[in-house]
Amino acid sequence: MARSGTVTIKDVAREAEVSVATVSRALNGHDNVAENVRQLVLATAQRLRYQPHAAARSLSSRRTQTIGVVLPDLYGEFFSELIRGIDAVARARRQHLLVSSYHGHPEEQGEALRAMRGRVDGLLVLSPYADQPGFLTDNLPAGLPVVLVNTQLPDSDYAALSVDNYGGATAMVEHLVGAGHRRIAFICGPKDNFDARERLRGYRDALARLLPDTQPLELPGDFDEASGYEAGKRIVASKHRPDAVFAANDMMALGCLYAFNEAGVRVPDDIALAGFDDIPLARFVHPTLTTMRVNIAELGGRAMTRLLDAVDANDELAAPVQTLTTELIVRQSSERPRRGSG
Amino acid sequence: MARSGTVTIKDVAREAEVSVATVSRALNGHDNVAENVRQLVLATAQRLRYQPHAAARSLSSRRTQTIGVVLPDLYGEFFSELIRGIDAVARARRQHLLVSSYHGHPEEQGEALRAMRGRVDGLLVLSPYADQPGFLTDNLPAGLPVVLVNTQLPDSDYAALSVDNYGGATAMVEHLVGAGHRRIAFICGPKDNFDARERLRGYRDALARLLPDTQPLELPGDFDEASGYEAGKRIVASKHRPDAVFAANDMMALGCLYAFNEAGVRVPDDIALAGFDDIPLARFVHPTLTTMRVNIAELGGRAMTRLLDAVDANDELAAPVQTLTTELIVRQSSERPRRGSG
DNA sequence: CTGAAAGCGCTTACAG
DNA sequence: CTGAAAGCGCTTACAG
Repeated sequence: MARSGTVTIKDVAREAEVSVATVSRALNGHDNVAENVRQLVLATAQRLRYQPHAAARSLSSRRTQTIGVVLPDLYGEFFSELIRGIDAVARARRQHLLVSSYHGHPEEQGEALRAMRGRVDGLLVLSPYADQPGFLTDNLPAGLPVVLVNTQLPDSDYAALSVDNYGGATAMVEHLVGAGHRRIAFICGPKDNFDARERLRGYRDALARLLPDTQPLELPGDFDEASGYEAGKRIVASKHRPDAVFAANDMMALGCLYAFNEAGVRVPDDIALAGFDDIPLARFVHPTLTTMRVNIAELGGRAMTRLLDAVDANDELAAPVQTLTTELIVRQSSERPRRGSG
Repeated sequence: MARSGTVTIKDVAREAEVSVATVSRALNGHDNVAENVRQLVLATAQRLRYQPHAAARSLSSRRTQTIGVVLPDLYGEFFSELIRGIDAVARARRQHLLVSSYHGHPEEQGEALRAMRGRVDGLLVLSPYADQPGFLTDNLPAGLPVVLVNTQLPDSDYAALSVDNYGGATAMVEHLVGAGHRRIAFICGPKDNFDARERLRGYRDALARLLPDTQPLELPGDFDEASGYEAGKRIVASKHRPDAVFAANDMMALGCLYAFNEAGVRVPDDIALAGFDDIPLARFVHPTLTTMRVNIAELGGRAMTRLLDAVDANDELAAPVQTLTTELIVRQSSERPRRGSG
């Protein structure tokens, strides 16, 4: 009757001459099974190579042992690190990971979220782009614990864990000002990206506070290397050149660096340069890049831990937004310039 | 009766005043439903925000719309790229992705494979380290289509897709010899890693063929940067220094480069250097690194496509091992040296 | 075109 | 400590 090769709990029960209920109890470690019976069941299961069918188990137990991760993309350092942190915790707590990328398409994101019903016990959601109000509420399966990662939601009732982009950006400006720079340009990230907006806000606030006589000097960018390169070319060509450039992320800082190299503008001698993220490349370029380290793996790990704790406790997740601090990494690109003057 | 917030197919049936069978048919696009009934069901489902329960659906339909990916790790460029290629195909074909890393622990790998029963429709498996004979057969859920990715199995009956490491390594040696190098050292990868062994084999064979009078010059390594650095220091200290170094992967080539830089050995003027993989860093270091590009995303995408085709066709996967060719990328680190002699 | 019913493979009160 | 039975939420022959 059973399809060849597929052995079910019934087969084990028949072989061990007990009921399926007893097999289930024995295999799940319940204590209301006689020890000799348990041994027999375990041995039989092993002999038949029985493996419980996950869908069946999920359906009746209402647990999937799986966490869903819905994110914009799987490409690149950031997501790789994030997944790594999530994975470490998942393994330690014996959870599976269902990943789903939506590549910036809100419809796909909504679909991905809805499709999680019956697949996962909880959800980690990244939505770095501005969301329609009610988007999550509309699409999240009811009753599924969620932790938002690096995702800003107005008036949200969701638990969230985010990088302290604002604090990191102000700290970077403080560092540059401390190194003697007075004209600090900023290369922005995408306008609809929350991380980018927070970093810009930090730049502006710190600048207004530390150098109240200076005008902010902002160049457009989109987090990609190419946009940093463009910004770099514009800076090189500008008449009143800044003495420091703070890029909203490392990739743009690198693009900017190429533009400087091309133009023979020396870093840090002619101009200081700083990024944000501390991608591995930052230590390898010449000069090495000053940046603000974001421990992405820790971000993922902490979010996962918080989510699993809620799942295990069958608890409501408290709403507060927790924050992950960043760390200033000073490298060659912002070394105090050997100036003629000042 | 139903837990608050969770709406099932029964609720939709009741609201639409049809049977659950009809709701199921309408929602799944079967054609044996009157058009007006279908409309009513669809509207009702939407109004109630009904979302099918994946586990229940899987249990009765025997389809999960999910592919499992079991790999040694989720860390780093290789897996990031691989997953990216897999994900692109998964999205296009509306499949979910269940990822599982086993971090080199065979027991965990076996567990991960077994736990896939009832969770996935097919499996992509990476096992770059030498496996016990029968390991996969022992642990793979019966009847689940599998494609092995970059995994060598003796006498395997599984479909597989692998990088042509051997061909890539011979091509690299040909390039170095063509550039005039006569004493070419090789930094090995881990002894139990199949990619590494194939690259070593390619190095040896090409050397024997092109420079039959030369002895191979092999240094130990483990694919990590640090081991490349150690090898580089040994090369610098050696009395009869090679004129080219071929590292079994880029990370070791970079480590080697640091050792050379430290010692004041210039690349490519004093010694040529080449790696394997074409990681992003290879374009960014100075000098830029000659390497053998492996299109990892394509590897993942092709494996996924092959697997899904088999799942869709309900087909047995044919066993042949397919191969992905590599591409020689010549950069500064192997430019023809400006020698005094020769 | 539609519904009642069986069944997917488990878990878990309920009785004993 | 154990088993019979209900139930998880679907899909799908089977009848009509």
